[in-house]
Amino acid sequence: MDTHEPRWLDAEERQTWLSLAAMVINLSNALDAQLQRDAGISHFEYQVLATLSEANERTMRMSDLAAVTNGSLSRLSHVVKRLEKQGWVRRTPDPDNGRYTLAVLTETGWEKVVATAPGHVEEVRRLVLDPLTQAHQRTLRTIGHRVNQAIDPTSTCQE
Amino acid sequence: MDTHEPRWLDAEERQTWLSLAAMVINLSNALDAQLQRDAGISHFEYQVLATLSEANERTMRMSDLAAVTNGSLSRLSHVVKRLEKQGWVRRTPDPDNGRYTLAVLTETGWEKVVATAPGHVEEVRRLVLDPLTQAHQRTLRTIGHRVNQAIDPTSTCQE
DNA sequence: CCGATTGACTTGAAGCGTCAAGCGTCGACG
DNA sequence: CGTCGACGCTTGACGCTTCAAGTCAATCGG
Repeated sequence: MDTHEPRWLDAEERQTWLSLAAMVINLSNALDAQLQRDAGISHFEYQVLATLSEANERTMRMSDLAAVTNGSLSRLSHVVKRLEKQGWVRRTPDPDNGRYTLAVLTETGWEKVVATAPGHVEEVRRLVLDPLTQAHQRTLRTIGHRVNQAIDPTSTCQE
Repeated sequence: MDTHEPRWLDAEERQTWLSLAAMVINLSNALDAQLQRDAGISHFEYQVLATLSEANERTMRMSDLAAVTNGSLSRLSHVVKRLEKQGWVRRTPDPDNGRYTLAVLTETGWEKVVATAPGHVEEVRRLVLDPLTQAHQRTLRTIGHRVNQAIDPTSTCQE
């Protein structure tokens, strides 16, 4: 598409990029592995359950849930179907507006989150927070903010 | 498993984690999308082709290639089969040791990399390097190094 | 030498995510 | 009111990754 001569990466930029790329891959794998091993669920399934557990009435619209968990609506629909089969989530049409579907965390689902969260938090702490100084963490927030803005300027500044 | 009371995340730690988690997801998606759109290949396929293009004789053992690209041998095997079908890679047993398989980038594969790399580098630059200061980049290398070490202490320090 | 073992890789089936198409509901407009 | 479009969600087919089992080559032990 772009016929301009590309600005190639110098050694340091290259190193920055390799370091980040490896971290992205390794982190995904490590967190998925921990959750799969200790709770038998994927990282995305955990995000869905955890997000619901913190929501008002432990209830959210499917579309809002998809937005918060960074997933497509279709993916969420499949995942919630599985979670429903496990008895962790229940689906019901929104009484206020029949187009919406509400996902509700069941009592069993709540217990699953309570049982799973500590181990997951501990792993996040061990892999990400503990190895970094306060200053690193502050910079990392800035970096995350800037990169996320570059990827999607319309996204909330929380991300 | 661990019955100790977990150390929950405070607001800043939480923010650090959310920021990183979102960046991880968004970056994967954005880079996959760019490569799919402009070159019709996945990020992993690109990594394989790019890694081969820089290797001695444009040739590597499957197992080394899998290690460098952070993928399982099985995954690599499937992917290389697809790349072979496209004519970008050729497989041949290692003449020195029949247990190894060598993956060789063909001339057509080289041309594919040459055509694809500039756009990809430009996207990495746009999403990651340009939004960050030199100091951010330096800190990001450190962060990547420390996190990768925490995940896998045996990995090379390059990652 | 020859059988057993290990290591490198491949294969096929099963599971998950994506894409495109479809369904049902709501709101607007005539 | 009736219909039409838009929206929220679901579904099924397809492609990719993974997992477990299998193949083949090299090496080790007797």
